[in-house]
Amino acid sequence: MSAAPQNFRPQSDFLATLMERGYVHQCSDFEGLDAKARAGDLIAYIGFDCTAPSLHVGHLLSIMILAWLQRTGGKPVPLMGGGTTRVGDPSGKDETRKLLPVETIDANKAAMRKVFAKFLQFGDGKTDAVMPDNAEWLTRLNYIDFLRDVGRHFSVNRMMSMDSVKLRLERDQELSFIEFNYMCLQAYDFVELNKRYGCIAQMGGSDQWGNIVTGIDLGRRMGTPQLFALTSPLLTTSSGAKMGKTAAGAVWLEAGMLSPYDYWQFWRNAEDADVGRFLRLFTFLPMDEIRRLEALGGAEINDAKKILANEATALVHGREAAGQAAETARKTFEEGVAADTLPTVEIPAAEFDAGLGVLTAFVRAGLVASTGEARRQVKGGGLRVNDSAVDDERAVLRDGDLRDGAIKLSLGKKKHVLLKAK
RNA sequence: GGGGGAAUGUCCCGAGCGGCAAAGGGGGCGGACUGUAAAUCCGCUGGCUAAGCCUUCGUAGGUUCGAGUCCUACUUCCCCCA
Repeated sequence: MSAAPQNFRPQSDFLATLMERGYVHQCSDFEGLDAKARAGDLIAYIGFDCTAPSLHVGHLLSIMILAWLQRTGGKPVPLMGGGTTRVGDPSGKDETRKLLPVETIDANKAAMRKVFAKFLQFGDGKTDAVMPDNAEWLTRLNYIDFLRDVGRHFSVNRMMSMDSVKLRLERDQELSFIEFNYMCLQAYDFVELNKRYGCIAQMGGSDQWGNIVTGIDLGRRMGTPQLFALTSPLLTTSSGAKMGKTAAGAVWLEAGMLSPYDYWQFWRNAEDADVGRFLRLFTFLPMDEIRRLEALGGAEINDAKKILANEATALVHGREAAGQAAETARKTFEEGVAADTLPTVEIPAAEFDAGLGVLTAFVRAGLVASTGEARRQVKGGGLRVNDSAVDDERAVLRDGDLRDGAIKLSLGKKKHVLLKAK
């Protein structure tokens, strides 16, 4: 009832694609779900928290699954956790998470919707995506009614046997009541979505398995049709790091929070061992093409990385932005020329006239956090102005340093910013 | 309700006789080597108008020339007994 049986051959485009590309970790009923998908009436959802102001790469896997669902004739339902976010998922355990103001949650929702719109077609058609918010029903729940109508269907015995719960108890770790309830709310979402949209499957990361199955169980007891669970593997890079975390923070999917150029760079810098996997998971390229690319060895794999970066960036920021990012990268890394499309920071002309200290300049460019850090980077030989290393921290930038109206500041080999006078 | 612990550099873990900008990791950043990769080695990892000054060890007071370290109260978390 979890991993795919040996002799299982998916008949539906949906499952076949997902399995071939490595999106599938567990499923409650491969045959059953396959049949639904083949019949063309698969409506499935994935829940998203509204805690962050936008979506980041960590969400991408789920988004891609929804996109494939739509492309193979199903109806995707991204569920906003506007209600559950108000409770706060306690899994982190150390601190009770700050409650977000309702306006913030709404703003987050709006921003997230914009990102979804790039991957999914929304509307009223059969396979058009819809984006409900569980605040619509959760916030109206009355505790007593909920206990009578829904709560009585939860088997505590059963919940106790779930991995997430069992592990905590065995290790003598605290499991709060709210956490126990979080599971119930999520289960209830599933049933509610079935009633409202005829949703029959819930997908999510492998850590969601228990919660999803609890929903299926609740559905059976409350008389829904058979529901299904489908989970995807937890993503890490080959070296074990969590996907999508960089020094600068999360890898956001919105241009205002992370420039398309930096987004392109994120993919370009993928580890060799990840390229094939990422191409399967984060692009729509046909499998033949991917197999050809991942077979490249040695330095040739860089070509595959560029294609990965192009495709992944195009999905989020559009072809044009992707092409521009690629061109900027080509000039910067392969020709060593300052492309005028590099990220740019403007400085009032008056400051140039007065003479701008190098350390300050790097801080203003956002390459370092403080002059102290800039000083240290100078000692380590990490800073360059117009491609020549800074060796004197007292140096001053003047008009004469401008090349075509800009000064190129670099931190290390990969981070460059153009400073322009305004 | 009673008793006992714990909170440290705003990324995390974690040492810290009353002289502390505070050991050691992890992570991150930079350098070398490469292919804008990995692995490996080296350096850095409070702020500033920088041989000086300022701000940091849960919060607020106190003792002291001097407090992360001692005292008091408070907050939060954990453990044991009921």
